[in-house]
Amino acid sequence: MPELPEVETVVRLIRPKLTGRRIEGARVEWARTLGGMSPAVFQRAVTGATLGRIWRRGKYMVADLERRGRPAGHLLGHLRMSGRLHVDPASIAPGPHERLRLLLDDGGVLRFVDVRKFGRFAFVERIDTALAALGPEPLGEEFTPAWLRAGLRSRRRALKPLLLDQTFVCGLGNIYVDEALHGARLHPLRRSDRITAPAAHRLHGRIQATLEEAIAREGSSFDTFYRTPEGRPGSYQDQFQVYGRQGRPCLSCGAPVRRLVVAQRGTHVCLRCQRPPRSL
DNA sequence: AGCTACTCCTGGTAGC
DNA sequence: TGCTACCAGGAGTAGC
Repeated sequence: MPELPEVETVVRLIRPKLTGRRIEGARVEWARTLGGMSPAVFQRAVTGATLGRIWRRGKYMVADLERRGRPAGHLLGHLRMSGRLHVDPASIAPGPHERLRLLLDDGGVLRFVDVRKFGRFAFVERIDTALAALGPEPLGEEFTPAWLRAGLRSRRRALKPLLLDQTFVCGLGNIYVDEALHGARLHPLRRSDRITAPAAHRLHGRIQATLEEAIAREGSSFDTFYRTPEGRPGSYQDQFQVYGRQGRPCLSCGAPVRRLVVAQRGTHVCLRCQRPPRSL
C-alpha cells in the first residue's frame, strides 16, 4: 500500500515530467476518482492550466496549478490501496484500470491507474483547507523526539492506531508502523501515555530511519500494486523485519513472527522483542 | 476521547 | 476445472 516512501518516490520521479507542462485536456473514466466533483467541472478547472510545483504532504500528492503565472488551484491525489501514476506518450493505449488521464502539451499523458478504485485525484481550490487536518511530517522539523513524547503522553491510545492516525502524524501506514514498532521493540497495543521517554526516543528514531531507508529503496513492492512511475518495483520489502513474515523467525531473536489484528489491520509482531502490555 | 463497525472496490485465493 | 465465499486495506463516517 503506498505510504509516505512510495508517494515520495512517485512525486520525485514524475516531477521532472510534469513541471511546467500545460494541461491540454482531461478524460475521466471513473467519476468517483474525483471525490464528488463532476467530470465536466473538473475538466473546466484543469484544462489550460500549467503545472507548477509538484509536492507531497503525508500520503497526498499535490500539483499547484497556474494560469497566466497566477495560482489557479491544485490537483490533489491519493493512491490509497492500488493507485499508480505514470507519464507516457499519448500513443500508448489506455490499460484496463485507467481511471483518469491528463493530456499534456508535450504529447505526454499523465495516467492515474487504480485497480480497486479507492484512489482519488481531485481538483481543489484551497490546498491548506484540504490538508488542514494532517499532523506533522515524520521527516519534518516539527517531528522531534520531544514532540513525539509529548504527543504520546497527551493521548491514551494504543500505539498502532495512534501512529496510523494521519491527524497525529502523517504518512505512516500499516507496513511502516509495524516495522518501526518492531525496531523500537514496542508492542502495537501498548498505551501511548505509558511509554517511557527512552522508548519514545527509540520509536522516533525508528520511524525516521525506516522511512528514510524505504525512500532510498524506492518503497516496498510485495504484491502487484505498487510500482514506481517507471514501472520498477521498490526494494524495501527485502528489508522487512516483521511485515508479512508471520510464522518465520524474527530476524533479531529467532522467535516466530506472529500475526494479530489490531485496529482492523493485519499486524505483525515478535512477542519476544515486543512485550505485550500487562493489561492483556 | 477513543473504540468498533461499516463503506467503498476488485483480484487473488482458499475451499469444495 | 469451475464455482462461490472471503479477504486485504486507507480513510471517512456513524454510533456507542
